[in-house]
Amino acid sequence: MKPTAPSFAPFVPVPVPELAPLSGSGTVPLYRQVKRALLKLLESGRFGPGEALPSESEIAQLLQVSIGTLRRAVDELVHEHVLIRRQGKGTFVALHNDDRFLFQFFHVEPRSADALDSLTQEREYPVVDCVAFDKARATETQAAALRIRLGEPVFCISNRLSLGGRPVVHDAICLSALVFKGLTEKRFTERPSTVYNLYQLDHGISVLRAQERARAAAASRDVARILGLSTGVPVLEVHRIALSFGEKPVEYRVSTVNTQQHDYVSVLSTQR
Amino acid sequence: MKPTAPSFAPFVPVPVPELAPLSGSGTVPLYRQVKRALLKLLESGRFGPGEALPSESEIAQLLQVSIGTLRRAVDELVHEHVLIRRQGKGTFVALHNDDRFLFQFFHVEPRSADALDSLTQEREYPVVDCVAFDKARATETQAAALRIRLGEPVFCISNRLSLGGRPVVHDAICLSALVFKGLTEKRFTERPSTVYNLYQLDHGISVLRAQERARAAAASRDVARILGLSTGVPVLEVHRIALSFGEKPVEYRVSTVNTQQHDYVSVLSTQR
DNA sequence: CCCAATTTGTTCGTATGTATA
DNA sequence: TTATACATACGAACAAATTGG
Repeated sequence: MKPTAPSFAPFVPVPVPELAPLSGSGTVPLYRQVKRALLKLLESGRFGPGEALPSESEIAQLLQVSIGTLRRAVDELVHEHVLIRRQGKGTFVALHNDDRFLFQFFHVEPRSADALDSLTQEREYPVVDCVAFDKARATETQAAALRIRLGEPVFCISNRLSLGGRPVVHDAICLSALVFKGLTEKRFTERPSTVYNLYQLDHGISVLRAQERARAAAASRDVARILGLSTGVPVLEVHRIALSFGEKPVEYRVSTVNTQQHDYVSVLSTQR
Repeated sequence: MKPTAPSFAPFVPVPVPELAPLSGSGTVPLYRQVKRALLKLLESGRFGPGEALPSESEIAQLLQVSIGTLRRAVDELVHEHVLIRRQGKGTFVALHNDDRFLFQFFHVEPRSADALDSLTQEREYPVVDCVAFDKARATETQAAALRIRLGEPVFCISNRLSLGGRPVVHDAICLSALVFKGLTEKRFTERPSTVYNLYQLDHGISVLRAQERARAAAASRDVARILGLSTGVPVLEVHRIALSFGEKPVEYRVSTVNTQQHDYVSVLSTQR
């Protein structure tokens, strides 16, 4: 049931004080100002992942812009998967619980005969085993990646990912314990979907993009054991920093991939 | 000087028979049909890279759609960097001669202290030396990647890329000699800009996206020598297939990266 | 099953601003 | 200055999906 306005105030159906008429500079287009206002609203947490925003006509009225201008701003946010529109229902803060979003950040797949078929092929889900879940203090590298202070409390999680029944990837995940307050091993391992979906549901944190740096390395003793490899074998090492609203780093992850039978796949495009 | 219509035919300023009123199915939105019509027009080569399209109002009239609908279609193509709009001038087939496009497909940069600064940092241009330029017959792998027949003539080009005066990447590039008819070593090595710009200018081929598969490997003897490494050192091997209009593969490239001092960097996003 | 209200999706058109030649 | 072309902003009308009665 959608909350309806009381009869004595028929024109203020959903009070959203954050959405006040814009007082923009004039040089930047109105629809950009609207977009920034919406982003600020989302960054504030006033509407969490999965929640519905007021209707387009309502927001347009609150911001004192035309419906077309509002739609243009929302269009861009929908394109960036920050918002999701559903015809007949409304506009929602995007929930990244889709297959598409799993594979947005999981790029390992079997080496294939046809080099181009990853563009069309159905992909396999990795099976995840949690090898370790510890609370620790941030190292220099971790602190720099997460932009926190040296020694701040962090969760360090070690996962083994298998494809076709064989271990292929080792993930070392590092999270600020201050940001992910209340996270437990039980909750982490028993999550219903991906970790990024868990971040959204339990902590209201949306991962919007990530930076990755890949390099070849010789397998360390520890990782080699977890992946069933000999120490020193060439492996692919991927360092990822995941970013949320306002470019805030929220996760630092080092993935080590056994690329003897698998590849790390990405699709580049001239977009963006 | 823009060609103007003769006085006896004032309403047909630029004859473009490819742009006829649409006879779409009805279930797919009009602006998508317009987009496909424009893509087909570009795929046909009727307008080459850098050329101006008829004005928006003209195209809208030819296709019998409103200017707003046409703009929506063009918006998407501009987003995908297929077209470029310049206010006051016109709409042009995108020319990928920008820095941005170089780095769209060149992802190697020095390992940095601050893990996040590749998002803001200025990047260094690689210095390219052509090690070899040969005409050969397509191997099984090359033929599969380029979707041509085994043994068809191909150009095989070997490049060494240096950053900070030291060789870091080896590129083995394979092109169909039938598609890149008339390509010469001289023209290839003396190109004014990137190879993808050369493909556009000399052959009218726009690379719109690419698929890459990365893996760790032990450096081969040949590549190790070119990069100044010891044989067997772990290196990053990136297999790229570059695609043009209609998903046509036009280039197959194997890059080998010395990742001792450098990383292969990419930015993922929830977009697309 | 149908109807009505709500919400987004598509298409059209107009007016005005800004950059270019 | 003028004409052309794209950029922005507004709004109307109708279609399609959803929900609840």
